[in-house]
Amino acid sequence: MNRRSFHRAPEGERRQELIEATLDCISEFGLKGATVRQIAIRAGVTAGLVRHYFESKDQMVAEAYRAVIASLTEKASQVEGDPETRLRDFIAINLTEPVADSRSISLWAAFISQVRVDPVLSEIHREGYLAFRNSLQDLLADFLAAKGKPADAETCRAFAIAINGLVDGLWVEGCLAGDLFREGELVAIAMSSVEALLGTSIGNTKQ
Amino acid sequence: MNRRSFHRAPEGERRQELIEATLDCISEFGLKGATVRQIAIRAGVTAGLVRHYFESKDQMVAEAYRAVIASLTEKASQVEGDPETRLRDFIAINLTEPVADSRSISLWAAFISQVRVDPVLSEIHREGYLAFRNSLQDLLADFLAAKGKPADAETCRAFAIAINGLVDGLWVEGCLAGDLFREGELVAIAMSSVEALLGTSIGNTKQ
DNA sequence: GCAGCTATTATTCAAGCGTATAATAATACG
DNA sequence: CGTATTATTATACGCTTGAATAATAGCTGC
Repeated sequence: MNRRSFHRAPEGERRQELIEATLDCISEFGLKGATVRQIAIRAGVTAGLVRHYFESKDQMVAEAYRAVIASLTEKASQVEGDPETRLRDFIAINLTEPVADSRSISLWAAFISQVRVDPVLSEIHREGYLAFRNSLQDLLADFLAAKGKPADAETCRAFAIAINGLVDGLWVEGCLAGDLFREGELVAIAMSSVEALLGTSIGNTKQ
Repeated sequence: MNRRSFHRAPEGERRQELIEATLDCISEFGLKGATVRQIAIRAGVTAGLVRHYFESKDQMVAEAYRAVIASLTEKASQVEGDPETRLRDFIAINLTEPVADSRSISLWAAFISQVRVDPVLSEIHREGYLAFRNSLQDLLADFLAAKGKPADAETCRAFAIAINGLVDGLWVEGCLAGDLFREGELVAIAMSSVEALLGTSIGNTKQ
């Protein structure tokens, strides 16, 4: 009776593989289908290894949630260029792949549904949401200032809430039923909606 | 050793109690915490009874999802009065309790996270979403016509997508972190945003 | 090339899961 | 008031779960 041969991976790498496998399983089978054994199979290891890298399954799931938030926010936060370009890119990035796809929203929803249940996840969520909205608010402040429009904190706050809501809402719609929209339709609707909200052109959408 | 005494409930009533208990458990403990035993405790019966009313736990959960969608859509669909009033009420209803609260979004998210996994839930979701957006689109058509604005199908479709996204997004924000907003702030932002989008006043927000 | 360290596998365990079945209490009806 | 019906309880079963433990294979440094 001989054992499987295996590869000894460096710590960071294996941890990341396990987290990625966790997310794969959650998006495919749901939170309750993401068992330690399924996750291990997906990662190509045995179940026991999970506990070698994480104190518990719950801790691993929490770290996986951090990874999800990071992937949802990092792309949008590293926009560059003049304020107008950054605003356009911010909108486009959030409403096209890879941010907008069915896997993303499955993960997002799975964790959101646990926010009320698990205080740890709740805290992770709040941090991520505030960081996201604040970066949008800063972006809007730059944009309005560049356009010579009033950009006091209260105005920016209201615009940030509205535009964040709009983009999030369209993101959800697109993720859940992308086939109900034409190619580029959501981005186009978002662009013209933001223009209407701000009362300003945000430039050509280079279609 | 004598048994518990119990009350024989009429069929419809008990079914509804079980569905309500299912939703309570999902919102409090998440989908994986909503076990047959927990649900039975919440409903004040024993676990075996579930299978007397439903073919399986999965079937009960699916019916519970139908109930969630109904509760999220019915209030908004029965607005009355002139188009302007209906549009205002539609927005306000969706962004105040009982539609906008943390229990609602927990339930919504729990099911959304399963839409990819379970084709039955997927079908229930799509029906509900389309009905919701179509009723908004009809409402907008009436409103624009009353205002003497162009109300062709394509325009209404784009407005319906945008406003549906805006309201949904604000609903999510408010449900998840209501304490980050002032009383009535989300509704006020939604009202003025919709005015900006449509380029029309929608009347006083009676504050 | 061997000794020691540890990442990994293999196995086991108790608890909890959804479900099936049998006993029984509550009601309806003649 | 007695009897049939069935909604409900009680109990048991097989399976899966997250976790603990022991054995071992793969590296690293000497």
